[in-house]
Amino acid sequence: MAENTLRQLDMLKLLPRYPSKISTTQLKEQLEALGYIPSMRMVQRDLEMLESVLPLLCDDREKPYGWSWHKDALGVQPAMDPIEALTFSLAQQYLEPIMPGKSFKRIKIFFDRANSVLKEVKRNQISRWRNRVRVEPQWQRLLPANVDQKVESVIYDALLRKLQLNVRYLNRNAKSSKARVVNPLGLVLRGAIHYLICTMEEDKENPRFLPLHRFRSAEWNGEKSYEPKGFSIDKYLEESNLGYLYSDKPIKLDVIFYGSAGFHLSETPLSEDQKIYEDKQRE
Amino acid sequence: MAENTLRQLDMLKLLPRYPSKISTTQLKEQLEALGYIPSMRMVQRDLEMLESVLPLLCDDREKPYGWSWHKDALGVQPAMDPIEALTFSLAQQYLEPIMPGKSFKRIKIFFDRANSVLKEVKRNQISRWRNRVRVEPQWQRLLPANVDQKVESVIYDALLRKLQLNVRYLNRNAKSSKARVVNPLGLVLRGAIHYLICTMEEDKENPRFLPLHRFRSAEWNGEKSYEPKGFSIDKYLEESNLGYLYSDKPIKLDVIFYGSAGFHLSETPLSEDQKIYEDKQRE
DNA sequence: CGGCTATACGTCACACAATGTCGTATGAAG
DNA sequence: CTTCATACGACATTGTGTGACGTATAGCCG
Repeated sequence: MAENTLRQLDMLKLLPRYPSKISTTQLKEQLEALGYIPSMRMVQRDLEMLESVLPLLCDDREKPYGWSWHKDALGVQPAMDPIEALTFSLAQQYLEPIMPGKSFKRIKIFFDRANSVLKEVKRNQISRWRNRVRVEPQWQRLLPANVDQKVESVIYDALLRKLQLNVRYLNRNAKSSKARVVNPLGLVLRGAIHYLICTMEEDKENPRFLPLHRFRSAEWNGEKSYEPKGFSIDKYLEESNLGYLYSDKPIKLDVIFYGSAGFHLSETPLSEDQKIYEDKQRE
Repeated sequence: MAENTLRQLDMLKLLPRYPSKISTTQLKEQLEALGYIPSMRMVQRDLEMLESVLPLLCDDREKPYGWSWHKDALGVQPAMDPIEALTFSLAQQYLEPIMPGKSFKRIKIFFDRANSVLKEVKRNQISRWRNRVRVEPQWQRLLPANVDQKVESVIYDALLRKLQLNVRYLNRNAKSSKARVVNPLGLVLRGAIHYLICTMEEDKENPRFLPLHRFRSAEWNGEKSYEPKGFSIDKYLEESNLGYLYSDKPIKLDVIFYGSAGFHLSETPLSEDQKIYEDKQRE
């Protein structure tokens, strides 16, 4: 019973968000895969109907029309209670300063919803709460390094498609950039700096990490990227000092603090098995 | 036309996620506020029908039944394309290590969805991409301080409801905790440590910040919390050294680095107007 | 350009499903 | 115990979702 409602709900789940789109034909196929047997006409009718009540877009410039949700539509979601909204708002405060801006924009819509819920509950305890809790950055923030947009997108693309690149790279302390041939292997995002893991063509087996912002140019040279046998980005991170914080291997560390310089470690330990004792000898 | 579908969509938007619930009667009222004129019977029928096809819960232990979405239901969302899923997965990698675990759990479901999308696109370029990008913690992570669960929830509650508290607080370096009467004013989350901003009853006008984990006990003493006139948490953060990283006021900072110790600042500056020059005299 | 195919869309008739109404059952409240 | 509120079964009625068909339009190919 109520086949129509059910079918329409499933259609909504199949529609992508804006820059993407799905044609009526594809939609029909997908629905058939879900066990429906909708006529072409029915799919069209459903879409029209849903469009009239939900933020859907129809690209009717070419014939199999392309349907999608509006770019910042969230679909039909459970009502967000203030506590939940608060949690989201908190998450946003944590995330925004550390995530690359471009990426953050894509998920910002989810936080926007939380904020609009919070706005509505004016005169409520919750809004007081929000006004009393702050997320404080724990460390000084550095401004993101200046990465050439085009270089960045070429490198991302090369990583995705396993392409070899001709680049110009500026060595630290060097005055001018040098031409290089590199095989991209991976990308590590560490705070304000993003590193490309790659090998140089003249030293194919030894990956290194290079900050993206030191690349002056990058373009595909037509070759496929070479990858050392058995390369794993996690293994590399463990081995290189780039990943000393990342490794799963335990590090044995002895430190001597004078006075109470290390006091905070008694409250927020470095590890579960940390031990602290007084060093009488040295006092 | 299609009043039923439209109404049911709106009902779905009105239903909260699990721990919360909404009664059929409330639901009817809310729908009326939206311009529908549903009979009681109709509301019940719609809910039954939706329950049969969506993860809804019905609490029928007492008479106005309480309806809700299943605790980790996400409603009806636009299909997530792999790029979007990737962005979410990235956000998760950023967020998880720094956000309080309890809060993070609440929003984890959104990331779970992204991850399941990524899993499905096996054998695809996207999964390769995911396997090639890592978020690396920029600084050593400290374990969260051990905060008494009960103390924490009492303090949160007191903040929300403006209550004065009797607490036992352990001073730094002290052997045993002392009884205090505090007026909670705000909460600041800084990395692994969470601070309560409050005034002591014996010094009502001077707020201080105390790490939550040093509270041994806390309970409401029946009084309302006192708040200094014109208190603002942001102003306090600016003035106290708790918030030196938070203030909007510019800080003038001169630093001398030896060798290339400060080299990274040339690539990721502290501020937009940072200037670097060689100090010939000292070399 | 003409014919072919795929898709969109208007219309209409029919059947079934959504709805209003009523009666009864059940639990909560007073 | 009574009263009220809510849940739920049943049934008649109407409305609307659906299939079928025809037409219009755009893209594609020879």
